[in-house]
Amino acid sequence: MVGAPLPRDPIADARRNWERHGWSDVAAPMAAITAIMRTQQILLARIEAVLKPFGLTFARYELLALLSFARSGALPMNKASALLQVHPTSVTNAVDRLQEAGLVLRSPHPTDGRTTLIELTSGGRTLAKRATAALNGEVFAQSGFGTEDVDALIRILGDFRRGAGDFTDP
Amino acid sequence: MVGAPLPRDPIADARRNWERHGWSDVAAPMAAITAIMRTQQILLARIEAVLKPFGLTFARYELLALLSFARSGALPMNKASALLQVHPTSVTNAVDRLQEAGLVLRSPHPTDGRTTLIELTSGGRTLAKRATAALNGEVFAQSGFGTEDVDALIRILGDFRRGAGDFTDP
DNA sequence: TATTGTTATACTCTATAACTATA
DNA sequence: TATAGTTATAGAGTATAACAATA
Repeated sequence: MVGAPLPRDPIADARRNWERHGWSDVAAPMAAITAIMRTQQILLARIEAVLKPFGLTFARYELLALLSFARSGALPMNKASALLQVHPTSVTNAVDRLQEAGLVLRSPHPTDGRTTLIELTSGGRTLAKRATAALNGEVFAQSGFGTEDVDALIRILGDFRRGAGDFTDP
Repeated sequence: MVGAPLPRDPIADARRNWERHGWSDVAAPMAAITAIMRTQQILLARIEAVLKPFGLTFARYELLALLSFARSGALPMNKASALLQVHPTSVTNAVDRLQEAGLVLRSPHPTDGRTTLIELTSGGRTLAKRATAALNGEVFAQSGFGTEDVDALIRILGDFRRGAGDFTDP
C-alpha cells in the first residue's frame, strides 16, 4: 500500500498547483486538509495492523475500549452511537460481530424496554486490555509526533471539533 | 450522522481514562491521533456532501484533479496510484467509474505496451474545474482553522508524513 | 407521536490472489 | 524474470428506508 517514498511531497505540489491557478487564498487550507486525510490513512493502517492479530478492526476496538471505561460496564446502544459519533446501524453491525466473537453481549434495559444494553464479557474485557496495551506500545508510544506537536494538534483539532459541533465543553 | 453536540469532549474524556489507568505516558499522543481520526471524518463528510451533486466521490475527485494538473493531460495508471498513494486496484475501479461517466478515457502508452494512460475528456476537465471551485468555496475557504493553525498543521503533518516514508523532499 | 433498535439493501473503498500481456 | 494492469472475490464501514416494539 505504501510503496517507495516519492521524491517530492505530492501535497506541497498540489498546493503550488492551486496557487498557479489563481486559488492562492485557499491553497494553504487545502494543503492542511489534504494532509489530515493522508495522515489519517497512515495512522489507520498502523492501528489496523496492530489490531489484526486480535481479530479486531478499529471500529470494533473503539467500542470495546468505550465499554471498558463505562462505570457500570454497560452502555445503551444509542449512547455508544453518540459517544463514538457513528451511525446507529454501524453500532448494530459492530455489536453483531463482537457478540459472535463472544466479546460483548446484549441485555435488556431494566426500565426502558426500547433500549438495549451492551456489556463486555470477561473475555471481551481481557481482549480490550491486551489490544490497548498493544496499541499503546506499538502506535501511540511511537507516534512520530514530537511532544510540543502533540499538544499543538490536541489544541488545534479540539478547537476545530468544537467549532464543527462535536461538543460544547469549555 | 452528526447528532446534537455532546456536553463533554469525548476525546478529552478518553485521555483522562488513559491517565487514570496508568497510561499517562501515551495519553497525549492517543488523544492527538484520535482527534486526527475524528477530524478526518468530519472533513470527509463535508467534502463528500459538496461533491455529491457532481456525481463524484472524494477518491474519484482526487484522480480528476490530479489529471487536470498533469502537464501532458495524461498519466499512466501506476503513476496515479503512486501519487495518490492508493492501491492499483483502487485506481482501476475509479477509472472504470469515471470512464462510464465519460469523464476520462484510457489510451495505450505510445512506447510501453504494458502501461495504460488515463486522460481527461473535455467534460471531465470542465467537471473537475467546477468541483474544485465548489470545494474551494464551500470547504477550504471556510475550513474552521485559523491561519496560523493551518501553517502549524502543514508543518507538523508534513514532518509526520516524511517520517512515515511518504516522500524524501527537504 | 416520538424514540430505540433491527433488518434489508446498496454503495463506497480496500486488499489479496490469480491471470494476461508486455518488457 | 519483472512490470503493468485487470479480474474475481472478499471484507470493511457507511447510509437510507422500512419496520417493530416501546415510551
